[in-house]
Amino acid sequence: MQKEIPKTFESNKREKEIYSLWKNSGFSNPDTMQKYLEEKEIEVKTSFTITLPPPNANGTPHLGHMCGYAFHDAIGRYKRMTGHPTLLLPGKDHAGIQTESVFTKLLESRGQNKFELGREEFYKQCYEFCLTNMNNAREYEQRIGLSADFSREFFTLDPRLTEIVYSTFYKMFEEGFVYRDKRIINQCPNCHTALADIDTEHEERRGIFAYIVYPFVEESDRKKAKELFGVEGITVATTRPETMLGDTAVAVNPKDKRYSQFVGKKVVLPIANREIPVIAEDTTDMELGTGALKVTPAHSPVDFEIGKKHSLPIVNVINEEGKMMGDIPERFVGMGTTECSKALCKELDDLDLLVKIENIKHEVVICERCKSAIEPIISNQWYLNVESLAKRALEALKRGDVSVVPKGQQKALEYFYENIQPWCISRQLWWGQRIPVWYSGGKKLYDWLLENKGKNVSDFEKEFGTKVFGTGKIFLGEQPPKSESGEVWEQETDVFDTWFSSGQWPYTTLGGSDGDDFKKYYPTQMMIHGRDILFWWTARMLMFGLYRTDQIPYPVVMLTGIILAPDGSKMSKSKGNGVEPSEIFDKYGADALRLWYYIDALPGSNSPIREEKIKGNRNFITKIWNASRFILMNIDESELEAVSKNLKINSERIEITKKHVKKVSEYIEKFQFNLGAEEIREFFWHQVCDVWIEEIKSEIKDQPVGSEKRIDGLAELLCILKENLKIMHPFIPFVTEGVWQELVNLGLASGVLMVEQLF
RNA sequence: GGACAAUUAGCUCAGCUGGUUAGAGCACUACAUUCACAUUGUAGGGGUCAUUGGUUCAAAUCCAAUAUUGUCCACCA
Repeated sequence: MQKEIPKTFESNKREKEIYSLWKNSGFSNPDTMQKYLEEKEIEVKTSFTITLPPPNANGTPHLGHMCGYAFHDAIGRYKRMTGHPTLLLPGKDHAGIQTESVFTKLLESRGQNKFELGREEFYKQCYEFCLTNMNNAREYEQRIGLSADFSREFFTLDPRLTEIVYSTFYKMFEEGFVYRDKRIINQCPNCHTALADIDTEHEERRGIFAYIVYPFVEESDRKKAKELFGVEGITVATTRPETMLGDTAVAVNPKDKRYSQFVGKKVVLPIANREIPVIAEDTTDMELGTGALKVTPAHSPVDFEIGKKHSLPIVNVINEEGKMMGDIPERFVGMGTTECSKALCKELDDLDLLVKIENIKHEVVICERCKSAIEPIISNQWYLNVESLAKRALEALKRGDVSVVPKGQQKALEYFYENIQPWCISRQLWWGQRIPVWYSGGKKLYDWLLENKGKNVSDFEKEFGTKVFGTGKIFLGEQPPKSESGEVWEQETDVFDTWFSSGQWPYTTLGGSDGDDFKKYYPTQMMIHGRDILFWWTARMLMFGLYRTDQIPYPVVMLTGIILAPDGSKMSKSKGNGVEPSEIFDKYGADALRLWYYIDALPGSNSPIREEKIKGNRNFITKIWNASRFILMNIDESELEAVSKNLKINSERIEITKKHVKKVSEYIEKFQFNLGAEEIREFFWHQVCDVWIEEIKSEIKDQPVGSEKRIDGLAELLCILKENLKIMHPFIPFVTEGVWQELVNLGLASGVLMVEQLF
């Protein structure tokens, strides 16, 4: 009997020690790993790289984040154990709008607001806020056992990374992919920024459907209308009465017999008292409402298109904050949209122009982050024309250069590429990478000149009655160019959409195409992330990767399952049904949680977290520990040397073990982690423990200490144990390394299990 | 409105390119055991593999339709 070994694997205590052991070994660094292989004269295979998905730096990691890492780590460890210098490159994401929103709320709770702080101070404080979260996140990553190379960790706002992001922007501008444009955008009145289409959601909400009469200008038309419709005008139906102040036409379907005689006639826009035409537009739905559509090009994407087609004027009546403004009666200026809607309905009713109001449910576009209703407004923004980039990515997908697991999601991605629209990449935020552009004479001038082709600076001065100091040109760079003779350069205030930088993650973190790491470790080998960000992230990474490096950044993207609350609903902070990762770690240990992920959180599945199952896995961890303990305790001190020298590897049991290792390896190679995890569990528990240990136990029971039979039996067991520890290690690294180190203490093994090579 | 996926034991799911009595974990039942095992072992119960057709010597597995559920996409005022 050797020294006492605890009866269970004390995960809380041991996991930290073991992680430090790995950290100190340096083998998470692929360069160190390579040296090790060379020294040991093990064939060095191709490098294996994954740039890990960076968690948002604005909060605490949850079980879903952990899940992806469990998979990354398993494959990474397996690769390391099969001769590949392996780089798991970690990072953290500044998560633009989301972090700005979280931090702004935090400021508000302290009775501050961002404008008081000013841009620079806000940025500084937000950075500090993120630092805390990042340290926290890193702790969790290490707790799940992630064998990442933290010496290479990146933050998406790291200047080294930003430099590459900027160079992409410059290149795209020169090549005409990036441009400024004035069009209708999704404005979030709460976040005070423009959003890309993809950053919005649809939700059914209750609303009103108001029927409003727009009287005809001509007396004769009024008469005809009175006869036909019972009112002296054309009745339109709308869910947003407040936008009527910006109406510039009424559209009817040319096939609609009710209205055909009125096409080309004019109606008076009530309250605003403007005359607007009735136009024929074949996209107008005759069945909906009254079949007559009020057209507000400035505040509805559909109407914007109609307006373009019919060259209608654009009248802005709602500003960036969702307040009424512009060329409207004074009493409405500054009102919120709902307030204005009510006020208008009241006035219309008094004028007898409000036919009725129906209460309806309809789809509303909302902000993905704060769930506020989106305000479509006309605005100047930076756009990225992604059409040709998407085409290239789509071709790569179709050729099979890159594939998505599960397969069904690949089709969704293809569809996304096929229907892609220009991407609005500017955000009116402070938290992010400031778009590196300078405007000579001001941004307003630049936009005005773009809009008014053929006009020049003096036309602008005449129009606005101001003097301009500049040429209306722009300059791309982080610092303004030298001013000549009083020229004033105005810096762009907008920042990039967060996905513009995270979309470049795989090569920016490797130092860009000139980086040493890039040359060694790009393209990467795979990507694993949640289904929810497929279009935001992988879609962009493929496009950027092909654009900047002419290579796909990784050939496989695997989407993890979604972890649900115990009752099967989505975990959410607001519902308070989330499960804290630390709770699970404390109770059952990282290995038990990992096993559960491999088996239950498969691509395409939705798994409610089940403590009983994690507990079952914990029992398996205990089983491994005790089986090992039993073997070790059976080796008498006087037998240690003999056993360690007598590792015979020719027995039926060893042959079966070899086959087992091969089988599990194949599962891992095919990303069938569930089958792999089940296999190691089944084999170790029911083959090694229940059968072999029992057999050998009785074989050596009556043998004297030091006898050949004992030594042979124990040596065989030890050999089986070691090979099993190795193949189990990618899945459950802590307990296997823990046992390994016990072996090391007794002189029965050496080094760290993490870099032991599989059969 | 469109796309995609799922539908297998009480629960969560495996079951790859079709082949004898359909599997795992957890839960459940009985017995054994404190032998390394904050337990474990042995044995067991439980499924007409959503429905209906079709292909086939043979289908949970392939095809079609139907139903239900879920996810995503979508400008219907």
